[in-house]
Amino acid sequence: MIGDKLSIAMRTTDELTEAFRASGRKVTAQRQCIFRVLQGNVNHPSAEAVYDAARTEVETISLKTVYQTLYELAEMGEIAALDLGTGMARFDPNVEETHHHLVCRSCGKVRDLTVTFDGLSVPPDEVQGYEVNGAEVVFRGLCEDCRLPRPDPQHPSAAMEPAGTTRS
Amino acid sequence: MIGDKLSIAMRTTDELTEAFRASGRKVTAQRQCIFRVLQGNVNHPSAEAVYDAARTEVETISLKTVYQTLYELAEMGEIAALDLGTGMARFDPNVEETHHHLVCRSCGKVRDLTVTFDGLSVPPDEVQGYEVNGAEVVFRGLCEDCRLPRPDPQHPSAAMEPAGTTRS
DNA sequence: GAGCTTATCACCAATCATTGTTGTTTGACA
DNA sequence: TGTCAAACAACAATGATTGGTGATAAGCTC
Ligand SMILES: [Mn+2]
Ligand SMILES: [Mn+2]
Ligand SMILES: [Zn+2]
Ligand SMILES: [Zn+2]
Repeated sequence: MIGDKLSIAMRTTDELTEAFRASGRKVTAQRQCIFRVLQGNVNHPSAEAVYDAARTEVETISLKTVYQTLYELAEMGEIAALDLGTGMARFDPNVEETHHHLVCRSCGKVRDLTVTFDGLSVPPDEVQGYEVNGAEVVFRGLCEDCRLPRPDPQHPSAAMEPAGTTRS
Repeated sequence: MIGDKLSIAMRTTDELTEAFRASGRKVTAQRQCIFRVLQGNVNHPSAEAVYDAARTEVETISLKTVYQTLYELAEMGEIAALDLGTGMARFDPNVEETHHHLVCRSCGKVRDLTVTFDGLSVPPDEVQGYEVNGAEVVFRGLCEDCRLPRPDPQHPSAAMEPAGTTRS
């Protein structure tokens, strides 16, 4: 039950393992650890955030390995690498469900918006020879934590809460 | 070269000069040069691109000064600093006309889309405590130059192209 | 216009996310 | 088990951007 809905649109670690082997890649403990960190993760973690989570399991894993594996997963189409203007790439294991994002200007938290916007295309007279592949909508604002009237908050730290703990 | 329509929605260098003075800032030859580079500039230049253009007039201007001035203009609301995922901030002197962007995945060229999309808002049940301020739509694709299989020798356009025409 | 104050300047070093290098280790397959 | 390229950890380097710092010059008084 935990993570059932969250992982609806993403491969399991076993499937990723198999996909890696099938494409001639080697499956290491480090990579499997990264798969587990990503599975059902709805926080759009940065490479550093994945690194921190992975290190609690595999203490010696290097940040380079994390970057390598994340971008390999992105090349394979198993995750998406997003640039949402927060200063670091964010990684999204949900690639099966086209969706958009709501980004907190203050702490960088990212929320999924599973909405389809109609009429989201480039007007023909504006195309001017471009071959358009896709559109991303990014909503910006302040999250509940960063919005509070009390300017008390320390650095809200886009931390990685364990997937599935927050019920919605 | 600089047309009426291009500068329709941006301040003149004289207006920027006045705005700087009025806010207690000093107006230097370097800053005025940057104002001129920006005026009517529809290329969404990076700081480096502004730097290169400015240096043809003021050879000794420093890149730091360019960054400083650009972000001061952005703070004053006279230009916009955009992160469009091209690896560098892009600066847009058009701040009066809300519009969206079409970005070339290959060369990073940015084209304005002066379209208003209806229904571009966060569904109430998805807001979840966020205070939403705005939405940006970024279309991605390939521009005419980057799309052609055969290289067209007739478009130097030395503005924002990736340097280093790799031959041999 | 001369002097004063302080913003701005050019130059240089540092930061931060990310990528390159290298020599060693390890997974996959025979 | 041996072979060997792939992957690893450690570390150096990159590229965009930002932080000092002493010198310069804008915008004031007088
Ligand atoms: Mn997402
Ligand atoms: Mn624009
Ligand atoms: Zn926030
Ligand atoms: Zn292009």
